[in-house]
Amino acid sequence: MPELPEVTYQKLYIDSTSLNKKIVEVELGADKIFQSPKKDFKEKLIGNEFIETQQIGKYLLVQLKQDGMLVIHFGMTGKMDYFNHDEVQKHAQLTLKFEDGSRLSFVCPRKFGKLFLTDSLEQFKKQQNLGPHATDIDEKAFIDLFEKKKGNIKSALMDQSFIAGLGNLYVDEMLFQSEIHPKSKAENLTQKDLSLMFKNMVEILDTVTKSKTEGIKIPDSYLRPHRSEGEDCPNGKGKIEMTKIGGRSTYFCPECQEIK
DNA sequence: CGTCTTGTTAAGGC
DNA sequence: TGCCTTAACAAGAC
Repeated sequence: MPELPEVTYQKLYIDSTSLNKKIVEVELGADKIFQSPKKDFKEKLIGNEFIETQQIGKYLLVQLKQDGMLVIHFGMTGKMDYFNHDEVQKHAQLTLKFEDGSRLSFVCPRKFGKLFLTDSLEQFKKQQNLGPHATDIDEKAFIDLFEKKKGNIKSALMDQSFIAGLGNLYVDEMLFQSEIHPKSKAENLTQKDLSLMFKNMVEILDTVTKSKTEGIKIPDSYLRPHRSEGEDCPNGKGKIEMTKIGGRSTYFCPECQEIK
């Protein structure tokens, strides 16, 4: 559940199930998940409550009533599970039992997720060297980011210290909709290219978030439903190709997307 | 069997 | 030095 829209969905999920409930039990999973000593998590969480949630990039920060924050990073396969029965999911890495008997698990089969304790959003942002949250900046701020950026555009957009929240799927989507080849050099993009990328980014993140939260289908004009080698490009011009950039599978249409 | 996957990071090449 | 690539982590889908 990893890129910005999916984390937003998890944020709303916690907001609608788990705020303002006293935590009475804490169960912890695999050591590698925990970025502070496990006993600190137990001590901090027990008797505490979730007050509100905040998001920066792919990180979800949960404000605790009695001081400090719990930070969740979902890795590739992490998600929250709120339930009222007795079967805790197999790969639960953190399970909280609330006073009313309900429970909340952080489930993470591949164990790429992480849990942190921190004092404030600002401190955490600095500590993790995170760029601005993708949907918090305006067009000018987005364009300004590129002033000193070099290298291929896909890697730039994936760089969380450059801009936080974009990942493999929606970077491919942004570049597809902007008709920019993923191997284009960041320094070769014009103001017009950057402006178009920004508008598409905002539109895509909004649409995908709504698809998660309101069940709206992702438009067929998006790359997303055709993101597979040899598929017809939704623009009807070419066939989707795959290449590797930064070790990640990168899908694009060679007819639509121009190398700059 | 093998290959693929929404993320991040270390290590090494050029 | 900066940019880029691979491999590693680990589980499950196909």
